[in-house]
Amino acid sequence: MKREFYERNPLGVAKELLGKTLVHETAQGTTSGMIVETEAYMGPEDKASHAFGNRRTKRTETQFGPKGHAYVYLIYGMYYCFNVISGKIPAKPEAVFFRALQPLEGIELMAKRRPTANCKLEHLANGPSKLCMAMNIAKLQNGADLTKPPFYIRADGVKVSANNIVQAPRIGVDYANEWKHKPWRFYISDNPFVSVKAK
DNA sequence: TGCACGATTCTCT
DNA sequence: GAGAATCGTGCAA
Repeated sequence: MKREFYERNPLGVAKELLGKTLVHETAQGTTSGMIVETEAYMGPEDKASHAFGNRRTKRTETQFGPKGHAYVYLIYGMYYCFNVISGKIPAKPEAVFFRALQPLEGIELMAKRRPTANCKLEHLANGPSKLCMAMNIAKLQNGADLTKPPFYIRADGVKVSANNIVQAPRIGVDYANEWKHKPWRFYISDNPFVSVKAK
């Protein structure tokens, strides 16, 4: 995907990323997966966002950088989470968070990186930190340009029609007061790789 | 300098 | 369904 794709409202970017393919070429081999679940984080006004109130620190610095780059951070001292910086120009620190992938290429390699998945395809990347482990996304990928290899997003995936997209509140942001109710999570309905389904 | 806590996952009950 | 693992970050002092 070209940079312009990301230079739009994150809600639209989050929705349109569904069905596209995330690819990571590493020395171990290439892994890829179809994006099946995303969330939008709407910058300074969004209490759930790390960039709430334009908080600009070493961690959030990449959110203030160019669109189409990766924002990777450490959570709970042991896991990573992955976002792509998005948003209209002039830029605000907004991003799209990746919650789940459907594994496509390099499934054996993913299984090796995800021993606790116990070779179950559905468990390889059905969570934000699980997909980072499966795709080998870590601190090194923070700030990487996702518009070109070796770490990038391709548009050759499945076309997802609007009536196959479910919109629901975001996960794990209870601390964000009224912002936690915003229906800014998107996923492909009836896809078995989605991490959490609305009831 | 100190300290509470997290855009989570896994194990055990 | 509860509790642990584990450490960089953010804010108070």
